[in-house]
Order: sequence, then structure tokens, then C-alpha cells
Amino acid sequence: MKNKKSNFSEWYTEVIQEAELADIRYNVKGFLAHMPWSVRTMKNMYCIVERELEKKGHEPAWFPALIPESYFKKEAEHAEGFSADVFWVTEGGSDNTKFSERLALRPTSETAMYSMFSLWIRTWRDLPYKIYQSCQVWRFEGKSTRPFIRGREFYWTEAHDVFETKEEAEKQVEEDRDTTCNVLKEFAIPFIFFKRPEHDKFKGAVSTYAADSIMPDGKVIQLPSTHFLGQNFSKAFNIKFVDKKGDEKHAWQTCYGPAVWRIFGALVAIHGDDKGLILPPSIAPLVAVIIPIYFKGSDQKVMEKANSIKKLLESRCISAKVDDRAEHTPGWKYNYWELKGVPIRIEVGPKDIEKNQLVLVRRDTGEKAAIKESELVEKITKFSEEIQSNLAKRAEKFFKEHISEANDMAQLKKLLDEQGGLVKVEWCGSEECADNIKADTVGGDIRGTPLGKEEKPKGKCIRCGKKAEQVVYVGKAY
RNA sequence: GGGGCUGUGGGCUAGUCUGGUAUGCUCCGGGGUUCGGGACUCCGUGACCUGAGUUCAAAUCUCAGCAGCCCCA
Repeated sequence: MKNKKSNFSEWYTEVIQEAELADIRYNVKGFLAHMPWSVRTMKNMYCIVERELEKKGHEPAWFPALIPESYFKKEAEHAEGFSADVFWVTEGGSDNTKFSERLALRPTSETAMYSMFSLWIRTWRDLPYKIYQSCQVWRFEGKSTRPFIRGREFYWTEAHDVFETKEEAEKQVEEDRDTTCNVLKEFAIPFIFFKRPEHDKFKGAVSTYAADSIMPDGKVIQLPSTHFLGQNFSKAFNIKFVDKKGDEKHAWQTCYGPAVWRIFGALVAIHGDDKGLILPPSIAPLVAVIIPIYFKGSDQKVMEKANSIKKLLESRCISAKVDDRAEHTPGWKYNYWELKGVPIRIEVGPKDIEKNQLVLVRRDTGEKAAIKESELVEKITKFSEEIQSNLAKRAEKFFKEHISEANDMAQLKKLLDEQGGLVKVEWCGSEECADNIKADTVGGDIRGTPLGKEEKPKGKCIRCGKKAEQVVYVGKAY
């Protein structure tokens, strides 16, 4: 395995292939064949995301993948913003009948859902209306694609909420931040939740907020984003309700898009090491893998013990598997499961059976412990918690080490070049300065101001020297 | 968006400059010995990205396409 620190790009590509997460040989740009190990992990991640959304009053729904061009174009800014990103379906059937109207392969589902919302939402009693769907979306990305980071097809969840008042919709943004916080915590991924600057909003939104984390190469990665849509779409799609006084009003809307596919990419990158993946126990398809060690004559005893351990763990809802493949040696299996990122390995051999003990090995630290068989469940639970918190701690440490502060352009450029991450600066708020900062630093974007933790600027804009209006963070993003 | 590099059995790779017989490792299938940190050995199957061109002859040269990787914007 390549070295993650010195050669992140190649390490990442290698781990995707070696850990059998995805196969890039499908030969359509930006599309992947997803393999069981990553899908199992992402399904667990989806569970956490969906549970959190449902806890907060969202109902599941499924909408079509095809959107008629006329729907797609209803909100002008949205249509304009996404126009370069759409795959169009134009014909079908054996005689290639052209459709009367082009159909967009959804790049996001606002325009699919809101055409229905206008029929479904009639009165204040229908509100708030909160639904979500987990689905694939397609975007004709021009930038270079990377597995789980930027694809022309990706897997996400999108929540769409409709309210009576502006205040309720604005409050939803905070709820979405809370959801992001709870979800990313389960994945042990640190982040800052930013309010994006005006020039970097979701097309069609009034304001955009997004969680940014930092990858091992110092690049910033956008994770869930949430958008206050105001009445832009409700006006375009005629989503109206009759309020308690009998007046007809346009609704207020938000949408929220946590992309499990991309979060998985960040998780692989952030937690992995030179042996491969390290999965947080909260989402690992297996928390423990049992490696039986046997020689001729004692096979049966060892296998019986291994299987009884598996049964015991499963009875306590701890996912476990016995790797009983006869064709591989124990050493080979150690490496195999380390590559896959299973948090805990349990070794059972004849010597252990004699001593009534088991050997546990932690994936994150490599630490080995001989434990009494009677303490197994207790120790596994303890190790899981420790691994979970250790991964979070490690990630947090790296994240904090990559947040810095600059007072002038030279310093900003130096920090971005040398360590990347997020650099705090003061900014006048003009798009011109943002563009200049990006040009001067070769790619440094203004990611925004942390929501709920806005700081008062004390000095001048780092670029133009005029009075600063905001304290913002700059980073080079994926 | 721009530039560079690459495409050879399932995976990795030699061969490409200088056109002619495709190398090795690994995986896979079978046999035997092994098994507490990627075992050993014997046998076997299996490949030149696609299309066009040049040529007696193309993995090799030319052009186009597709895909991937890297760097820059």
C-alpha cells in the first residue's frame, strides 16, 4: 500500500481497489461499479442519516429520475445554474422515437418534487411538509472525477421541506445543521458548518450553508449542504396554501442534501492508514472478525470455539464473522481484514483454548490484548467505544492542525500551499476580492462564515485593504 | 477549462525508441506439504483498449475515439 501522507492521491485510488470498495473499470466516465463492502458500509450510513431525518419529522418518498425540461426550467436561476450539468434523455424504443420534450436525468430533485408539491399542498394544515428521498443523481461533471468524491453519478439523500413562514424555514437550516452534526459525529468526521458567500450559493437559493471537512492532502471537501430557498421555487412552481385567515400565500422552502457517497469517500480518506481502511464501529459491516488458528488435530475444537463466539456476539447485536477459509493462513487473514478496516480482530488458537482466553487486536492502534473468555462481550463493547472515540479524536486533531489564520496575502498563500486546510481571514465581502484571492492563491475559495459563530472583523480586507465586513475561511476545495 | 502521461492474460508488469517468436510476478483451477503476521512446491487455463491508416508483416509507427492517472486553472 502506498503512503497516505506523502502520496494521498495514489493511496486513495489504491485503497478503493484493494479494499474492494468499487471497480473503476466500468468504462463510462464518472460511473462506478460498487462492491459489497462499500455498499454494506454505505447502507449503514444511510440508516443513520434516514433515522435522523425521520426523527425530525421527515417522511420518505420516491420521485422519478426523469424530469421534463419544462419543469426543469421553471425556476430560471436554478435551470441556468444546472444547465451545463444535465444528462438529457431524448429518445426511446426500437425505432428511436424522439420525445416531444427532452427529459433531464435528475441532477437534483427540486423541480421533480415541487411540481407535485403544488398539487399536494393546499392549506396551512398540510404544513410543515417534510419529505426526503435517498437516490442516485447524475451530473455531467466537467471536472475530473474521482471515486466517491466527484462522480457523474452519485448516491445521496435529499430532504425537501415546506413551511408557512420565513421564520420556520430559517429555523430548518439550524435543524439541518444539528442533523449534520449528529450524523457526522457517528462517522467521526470533523467539520465546520459555513454560511456560503453570496457568489457561491446553490442555484435558485436565497442562502446556502454547508459543512466542510479537510482531506489528508489539505484540500477542503464539502459534505452536507442545506439551502434556504425563500419563495423562489414556491413562486415558480405555484406552491400555495390557504392560511388560517383564509388568505392564499406562497410557501417558504428549504432543501438539504447529505451525500452518503461523498461522505464515505471522506471517511475512507480521513480514517484510513497505510494498511488500508479503518471503519468506525458505528458503521462497519463487521465490528469483529474471528480468525481461527488451527493445526492438524485441533481444528475441531478451535472451530467450535470460534463459532460459539460468533453466536454469542450476534446474540448481543455485535456483528461478527468467522473467517474459516482453509486456503489462507492466519497471517494472510490479518492483512486482509486490516485492509478492509474491520475494527476488532479476535484470534482463537489452541493455546488460547487451553488458557480460557482470547486475543483481541484493535485496528486503529494495532494494540493486542489477551482477555478472559468470560469478558469478551464487555471488552468488545469497550474497545468499540474506544476505537470510535479515538478515530474522532485523531480526525479532530488533524482538522484543528489544519485551521490557521492569515493577516496578509503572502501568508495566506504560504499557508494554503504548505498545509492547505482552512485559513481564517478578514474580507470586504466583494466578489471581486473573492475572485482575486482565488487567482492569487491558485484556487483558494472563500468557504464562508461559520453559522452561529460569526466573528466581528476588526481590520481590513486581506485583499483590497478596505474595511473588512466578515471573518471568513479560505480553502482549496475538491 | 488547459496540459502531460498511460492503456499488454482477472490484477501488476517486461517488450514499444530500433516493426517479425509476448517476459516475469500475482490471481484463478487441480495435486501435495503447510498454518500464532501476507507459506512452499508441482501441473494447468488465460492478454496486446476500440476503429482506421502505413506495411510483406503492427503490442510496437500514424490518426481518431473511448477510458484511466497526474499536474495546472
